[in-house]
Amino acid sequence: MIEQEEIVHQAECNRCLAGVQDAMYVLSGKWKLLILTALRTGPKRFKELQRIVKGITPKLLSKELKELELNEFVLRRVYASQPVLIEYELTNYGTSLDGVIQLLGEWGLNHRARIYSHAKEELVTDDGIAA
Amino acid sequence: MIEQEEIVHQAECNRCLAGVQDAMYVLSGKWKLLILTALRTGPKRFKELQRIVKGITPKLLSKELKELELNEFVLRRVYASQPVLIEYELTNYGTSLDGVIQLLGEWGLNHRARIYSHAKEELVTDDGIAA
DNA sequence: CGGAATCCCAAAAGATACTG
DNA sequence: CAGTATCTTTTGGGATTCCG
Repeated sequence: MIEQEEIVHQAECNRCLAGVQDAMYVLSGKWKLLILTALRTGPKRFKELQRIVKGITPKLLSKELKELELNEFVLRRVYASQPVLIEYELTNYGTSLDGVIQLLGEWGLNHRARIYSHAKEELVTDDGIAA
Repeated sequence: MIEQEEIVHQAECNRCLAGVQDAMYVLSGKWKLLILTALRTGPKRFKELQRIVKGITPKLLSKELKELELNEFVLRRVYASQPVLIEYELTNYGTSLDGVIQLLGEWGLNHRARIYSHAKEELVTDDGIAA
């Protein structure tokens, strides 16, 4: 590789580093991406989200939803029925994360599969017993 | 959309949710992705990484690198020179995250641009609430 | 139902200093 | 250079209770 190319490559990766940093700033914590993922199938109510995103407490869910609202990823919609119905849905901008989520999800599934196959190998080679 | 399609869509999104969860499990914390991003330009030494990934303390960098090693994303290579030279590099498997990192980085840059332009707008048109 | 308020703990992360 | 060690602070997050 000639030096010019190397320099360009470095510069582009610096941009990428900054970009990753920016992205992680708004997506920090272990819940936000999961909530956004859950909302990809359509609007959801508070309790629904709590069920889908297993393990999250109402306090955290509330907090995360507020932050997602502030960043304009999520819209909180209030219907004046009795009793009041509240739904959270992805904004248009929120869907701009679709590609990232999709790709990350696929990578995660592959990773899990890889872990499993490694675990099996160890089971076999260690004591000759397979599951 | 007919119901069959809807069911399929739901199922696929559940898989995606699980995938995202798996991915976040190994990429948790705010440093791992940055370190991996930094290593995309080639092997780096400890101090180099500390300089590139701004703000990380040696303690954290050390800890994160160990975890990345355990997950086989990163290889720690020791050269028996004087003094000993140590370099960290992406494994083959580590590069499997390239797509994700690239996409996330691009999204982050766009997001930052969006934030900036919004800030400007507010400065200019300091009127009511936006939709 | 859709949260808010409070209390509390453990883990994460920062600062600083030190070592081979 | 390549980390450890130690200490302190901050944050994340669980449990529980309560409110409209």
